[in-house]
Amino acid sequence: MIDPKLLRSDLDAVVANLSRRGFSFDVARFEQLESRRRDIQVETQAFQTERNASAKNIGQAKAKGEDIQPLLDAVASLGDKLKAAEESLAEVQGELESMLSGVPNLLHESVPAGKDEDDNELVRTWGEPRSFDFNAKDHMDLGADGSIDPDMGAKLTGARFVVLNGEIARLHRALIQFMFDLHTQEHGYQEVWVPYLVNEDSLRGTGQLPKFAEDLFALKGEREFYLIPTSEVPVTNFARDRIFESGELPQKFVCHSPCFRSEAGSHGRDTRGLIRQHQFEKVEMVRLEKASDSWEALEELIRNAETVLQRLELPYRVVNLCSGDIGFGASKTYDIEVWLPGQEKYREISSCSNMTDFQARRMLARSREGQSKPELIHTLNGSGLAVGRTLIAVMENYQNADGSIAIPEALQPYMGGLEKILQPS
RNA sequence: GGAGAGGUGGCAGAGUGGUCGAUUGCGAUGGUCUUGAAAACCAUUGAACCGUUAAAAGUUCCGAGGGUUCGAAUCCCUCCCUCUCCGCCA
Repeated sequence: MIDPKLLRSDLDAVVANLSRRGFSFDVARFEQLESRRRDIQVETQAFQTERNASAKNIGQAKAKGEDIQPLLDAVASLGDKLKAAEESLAEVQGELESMLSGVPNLLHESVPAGKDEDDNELVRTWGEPRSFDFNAKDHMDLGADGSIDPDMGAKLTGARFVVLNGEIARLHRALIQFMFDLHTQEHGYQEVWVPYLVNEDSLRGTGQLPKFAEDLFALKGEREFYLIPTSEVPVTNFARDRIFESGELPQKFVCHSPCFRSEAGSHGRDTRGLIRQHQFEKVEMVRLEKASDSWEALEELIRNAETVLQRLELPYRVVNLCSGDIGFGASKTYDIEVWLPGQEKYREISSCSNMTDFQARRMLARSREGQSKPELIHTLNGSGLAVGRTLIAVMENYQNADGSIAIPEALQPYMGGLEKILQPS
């Protein structure tokens, strides 16, 4: 949620910023709601003041043994008036709330203008796409021996689910361990393990609800739990309803979890292979930062994610998402796109965002220096990396003409020293 | 699943339906004293909203949501969470 005070004090700037996303803010409706809110709130509080005062008087009169009936008569109608006022206040506040919760975050000035992913700004590239002296296969062909089994996934569950077997399943697991060790031992992140089911409050805190409910898997039954779409949700919500004292920030977490996404609205896209699954693994970095430190933290975060690919010697590029492509809650996002020989394309493998105070405001996550007033913190998150897509990248970039796959040096310790897998028998 | 006990400010822990946003202790911050520190003493010390140049004043919040009442931390209902014992279980 953006700062409602900013909407009152500097509406034009907010509207201009939002229009860069192509979001048109209904100024007339907002101002109408806001002025109604103010009138009703003043009225309600006046009634409350009156109620408090009269209740106090009655109490004192009663204590002295006086006749309180006249006092009771005097406030007879107050209750109904107050109740009506409180109800309409709740109503107008609810309308404002739902209006504001649909407003995306303000963009950082460095976010390039643009309509879609074609307008993203290239920040840097690393490594050279390898040239093959044979026809490079994609990961599905490489795993066609049953290592990657979409039919079994479909049988067990449905479309966009998959079973991994043998050495490929092990490689998948090795990637997770490798990423964890890198981020904890070299980048200073604290390893955490979290629930994969969360409540509504947590999803509200990070912004998936109320607007993006259709992207989530929800549990049936008496409890309203949701499967997490990313461990950003539980980990960032550590900060919900908290005030961090000076010295407690920054906090840097790394977490691995399965991620569950309904992929509503992406029918027909990336139907082949592991690119877009309903269930995938992700190693996620989450940072809780003082507001003044968050932009520097974003640069470090993206470098931390890039290091994974550098160690795996996978070519990639970094792009600065344009105003039309950036996510709802982010103020600025860098994507890392890894080279996939099977598609001869760079494909997203990590997304690192500074959410500024957007999530913190919803969560009431604050920090305090000494005795000063609490201020909202900034939250950041970035994949480090999406494991399934990293698996694809390793398979496709390290493939040999005979269909076997070399293991990147950095991963060999995690593969029991194996240098090659899927060797033809 | 069964039985019981609880959820109050950073922490601990009081609170007969009425001067209770809440006694007290600890902690923290400032001050007195001291060469300095400790101790002692004094003072300050929750958050959100609204509002203001800044204040003040005002409203709300005692797990959450409803209800009763002129008035609710206190009474009633529903839900959530924690703890103890029993049962079952990875």
